[in-house]
Amino acid sequence: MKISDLAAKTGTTPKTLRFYEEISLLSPPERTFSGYRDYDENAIVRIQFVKAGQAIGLTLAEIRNLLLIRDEGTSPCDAAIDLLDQHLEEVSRRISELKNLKRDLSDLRIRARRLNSAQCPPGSICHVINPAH
Amino acid sequence: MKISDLAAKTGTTPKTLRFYEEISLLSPPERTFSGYRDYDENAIVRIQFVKAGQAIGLTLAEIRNLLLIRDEGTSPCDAAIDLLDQHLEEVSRRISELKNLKRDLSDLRIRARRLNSAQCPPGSICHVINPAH
DNA sequence: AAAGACCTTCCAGTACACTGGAATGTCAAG
DNA sequence: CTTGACATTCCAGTGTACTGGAAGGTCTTT
Repeated sequence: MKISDLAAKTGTTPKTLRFYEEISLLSPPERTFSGYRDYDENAIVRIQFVKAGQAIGLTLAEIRNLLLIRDEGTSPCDAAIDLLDQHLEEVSRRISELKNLKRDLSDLRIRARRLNSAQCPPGSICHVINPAH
Repeated sequence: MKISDLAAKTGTTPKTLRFYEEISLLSPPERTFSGYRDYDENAIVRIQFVKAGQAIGLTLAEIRNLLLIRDEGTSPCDAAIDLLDQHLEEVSRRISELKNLKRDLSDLRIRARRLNSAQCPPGSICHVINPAH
């Protein structure tokens, strides 16, 4: 299978596949006599795994670690569970940060309705955003 | 006021202040005879404004635009309100994305409890993350 | 044999907000 | 007069996941 066939089958691009190889997400495939990459079916599973990992917010580095464990012959499931827990915590924290931010933005937006922008003193630069002044 | 005095008064660093000047967030200050930057009180307000903007999730580019409007003599409040609205929408969207992600992560985590990692088939790389296989 | 669609490598850039470090100059205190 | 803490400029790197483009080689079809 040539690189653009693999790309088509997995919904990615040749550029991305070469990049994945460069960062050791994909092992270097066989080459044809003329030097073209020649992939087997394994590569498809591997890329689908990469995509599954990305879909749940894993970084390529984290995915690479899991693949490395698998390549060493062990199941990466325990490591994957740790990642799941880490990311759950991280995502929860991020959600509450964003909720706080949303509250702040809403408060400013509500205040802004009561302010007249023509009366904004230059010394505060913008009384909508810099309400302390 | 020398650069590290301003940095101390605003909770930032000389490096950052030079960087802000470079990207036109701060106008180039006076210089002493020996070439040192010499800031006035205005700079403090400006940096506080930058920090207020960052605190509500504005990018430095957005903040620069507001400062530019103020420097042209008009109040940037109307532009600020637009930004507030944009960011509110963006943050809301992001929160619901993250909630979906959190649900997916939780689902995988729950499934993982029922799976035996010793029984993970190499062909799926990791059945915790790649449940389709 | 020539066109066009592939393939290869390598270098560089994207966005974001800094941060580190080298080489050099200046200023106040002891 | 030397030490140490500042200051200056300039270049380069951080992390993330690609993407663009140049210069060249290969394969298939006409």
